[in-house]
Amino acid sequence: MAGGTKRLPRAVREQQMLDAAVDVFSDRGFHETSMDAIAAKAEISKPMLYLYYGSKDELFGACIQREALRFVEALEPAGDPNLSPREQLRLALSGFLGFVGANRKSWMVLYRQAIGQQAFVGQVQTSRDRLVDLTAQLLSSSTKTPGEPRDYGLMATALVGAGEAVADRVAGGEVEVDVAVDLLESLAWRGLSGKKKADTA
Amino acid sequence: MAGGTKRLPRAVREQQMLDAAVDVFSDRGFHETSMDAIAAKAEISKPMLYLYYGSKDELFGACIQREALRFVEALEPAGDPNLSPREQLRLALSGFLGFVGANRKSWMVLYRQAIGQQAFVGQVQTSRDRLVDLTAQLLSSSTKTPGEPRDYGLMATALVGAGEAVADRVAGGEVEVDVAVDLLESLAWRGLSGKKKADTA
Amino acid sequence: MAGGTKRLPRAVREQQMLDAAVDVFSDRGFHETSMDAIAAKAEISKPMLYLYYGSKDELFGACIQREALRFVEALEPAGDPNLSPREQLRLALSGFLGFVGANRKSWMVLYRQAIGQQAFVGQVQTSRDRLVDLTAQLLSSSTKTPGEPRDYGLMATALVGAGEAVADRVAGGEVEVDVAVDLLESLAWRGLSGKKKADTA
Amino acid sequence: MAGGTKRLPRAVREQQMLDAAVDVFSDRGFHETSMDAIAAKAEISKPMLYLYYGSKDELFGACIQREALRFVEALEPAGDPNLSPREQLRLALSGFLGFVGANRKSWMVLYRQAIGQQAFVGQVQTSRDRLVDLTAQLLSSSTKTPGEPRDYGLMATALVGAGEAVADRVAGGEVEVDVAVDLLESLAWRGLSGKKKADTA
DNA sequence: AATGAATGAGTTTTCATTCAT
DNA sequence: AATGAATGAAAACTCATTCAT
Repeated sequence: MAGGTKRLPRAVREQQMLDAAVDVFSDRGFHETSMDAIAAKAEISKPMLYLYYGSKDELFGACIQREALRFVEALEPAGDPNLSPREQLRLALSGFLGFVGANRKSWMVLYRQAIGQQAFVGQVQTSRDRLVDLTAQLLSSSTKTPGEPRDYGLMATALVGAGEAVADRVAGGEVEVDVAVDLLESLAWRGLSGKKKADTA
Repeated sequence: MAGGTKRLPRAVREQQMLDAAVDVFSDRGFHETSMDAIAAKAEISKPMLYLYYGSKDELFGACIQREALRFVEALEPAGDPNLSPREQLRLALSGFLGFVGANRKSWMVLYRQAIGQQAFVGQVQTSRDRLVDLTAQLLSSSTKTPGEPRDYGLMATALVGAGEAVADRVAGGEVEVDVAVDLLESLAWRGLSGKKKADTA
Repeated sequence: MAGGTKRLPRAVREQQMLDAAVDVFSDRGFHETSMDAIAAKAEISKPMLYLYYGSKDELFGACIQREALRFVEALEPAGDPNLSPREQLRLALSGFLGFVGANRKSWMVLYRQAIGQQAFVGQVQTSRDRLVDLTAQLLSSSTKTPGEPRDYGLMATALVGAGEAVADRVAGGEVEVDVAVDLLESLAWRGLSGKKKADTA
Repeated sequence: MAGGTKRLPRAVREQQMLDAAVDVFSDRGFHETSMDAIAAKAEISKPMLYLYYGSKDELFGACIQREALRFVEALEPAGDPNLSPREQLRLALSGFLGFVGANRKSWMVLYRQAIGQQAFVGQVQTSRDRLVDLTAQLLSSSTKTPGEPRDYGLMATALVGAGEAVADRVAGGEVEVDVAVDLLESLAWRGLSGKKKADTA
């Protein structure tokens, strides 16, 4: 009736399903979401979900994968080697937070849901690690004294954690992307002592 | 007969149940945990659980509450007004991370599980906000130039987020508490520029 | 309402469930039988079935086990070592066929259903083998010239097969138990040449 | 493109499908077999199956029919009226058991699967009855004293049952066709008393 | 002639939750 | 105070079957 029973090519249906899944998963959480609910949202039948994704777990996994990829894409501009570390960081921050601001559901699926599902911790960690590694590289290239990578790793973890916490506020609509970018940049370069600069701004 | 139907005072039973619940919840996750499993772990019957806690949700809520309280208690020493902000921060960090290191299950229930259960996000946010507020106060008292509280709020959020990310590594056994405390302290006071100093130490 | 929600001791419920299960399985076949149907027949809820028997397969297995045991019990009188082989055979035949005549459902579950369910072939074979072994022993003790047991084994298989085919007619109500016993006894001792005797009778 | 959408004449396709169906049915059993599996095995699409056979039940029915027919064909040589009853029986036995030995899947579909599917019991009984009738005729023509056909009927049932049980061992690869033929022939003509003779041979 | 796409209907199984004792 | 017995409700998953092309 509404929208209808059209025969869509595989690729299209796949996205349609993932869209619906991300939507419902982010709203209700992994376990509170039934396959029925996702099917209804996608306006298809449940067997289609199983035909395309095999199981609820695999479907959720596919959601994580796709959303994580989108995140990575949002960070790509920051990878330009012609930029200064400072510029790279700024691009990365605004890419990341901008994406979160524009795709709250993606964020919630990844950060709030996936993290708590034992079965997917690995997958999430992998994505997160990529982020941490990128940050660590950035840090490493911005400092004259190289230092061992391990130090940078933990520091990067901390920065990413800070970013995630702020992102959560951004996703909640409590904070503007710009403000958040400024703050994190400042924190990164100067720590609390940098506060004054922020005041000035 | 075998194993025993001890009549325990209410308070003891309550703790016994919460211990079991936290244990199983942290191991398997909220939804994967059945009331049966908790009852079995606590070595009592299921009706007892219901008698004391009414429902699975309420039981989980009680877990969150108790664990959050323990976190706050771990931070109390940092509240001594005779200490310098710097000392306060250090005490807070080592209190927090030390507790996480010693109580990984508590951490996992709160951070990994509760965060993902829509029904409990509020409760978690409340605890987290308390932490952020404490941090914000600390920041505020440590800076001559006061600045508006909002700025401190977001900065505190970021720091707490950094702390959580690092705490997660501590809980995973990948990082030593001491190292983590040093790193966060350094990040807080000097940002990345402080790195060199940390290396020297 | 009808029959009611009484609290029955475990052992009683177990039999009640098996009775219902054998009944429905024999009527509709293993796969056509839903756990719902069995629960309804037993006038209990489905979860009880699972609580007691774990799964549909295990429940079916328990049916087979119980019914096979009943068969063996029906054959016990034939085991009396004071009897002549001839008397033993006659007792065994009338025990077996008499039981089939009186318990058609047992027979159908074992012979018609279990045999076709890949997962239970083993269990059925085991029971059947016991029957074949008993028969082989009987044969062996009734012949002066011993001969190798293997020969008896196959012959016993054949006789049991003949017995099963006749039993199926008995279960179908097409043949009287007495007639069937006479025929098989005659076949066993004299083969077709013995026909004359039967004619005389 | 790859693999090919050959346009095959109807008759060929039909056999191709039945081959696949018998194969899978005998392997997995009627209910465990999905139309998908059969289509895959036959390397055609599911709609083709439905075009040719209408439904799973009809397809299974067609399998039974074809396999039963093949059994009957294997028995045809025994029908030669110039042969003595003894020779006829021997030919029938070796035809039957030989076929089972060479076509285990046919046997399993008919004996193990069809028998247990309520919906097909009738069809199986019909085939089996034909076999029993043939046997009864044979018996009748081999005895001087005619006797009522009923007696022969039950005796024939018993013999066929014995044959089936032995056939099952043959299908299982546990017994050689020749040995089985000898044993059944001996049983038929002499019953257990004939054993000695068999030993001598 | 042949099939990829799609689904209605049903099944097994699992829980949180509650009586009756 | 404590529990064995019992269930309503729902969720994941499968399959025979049919269109639209």
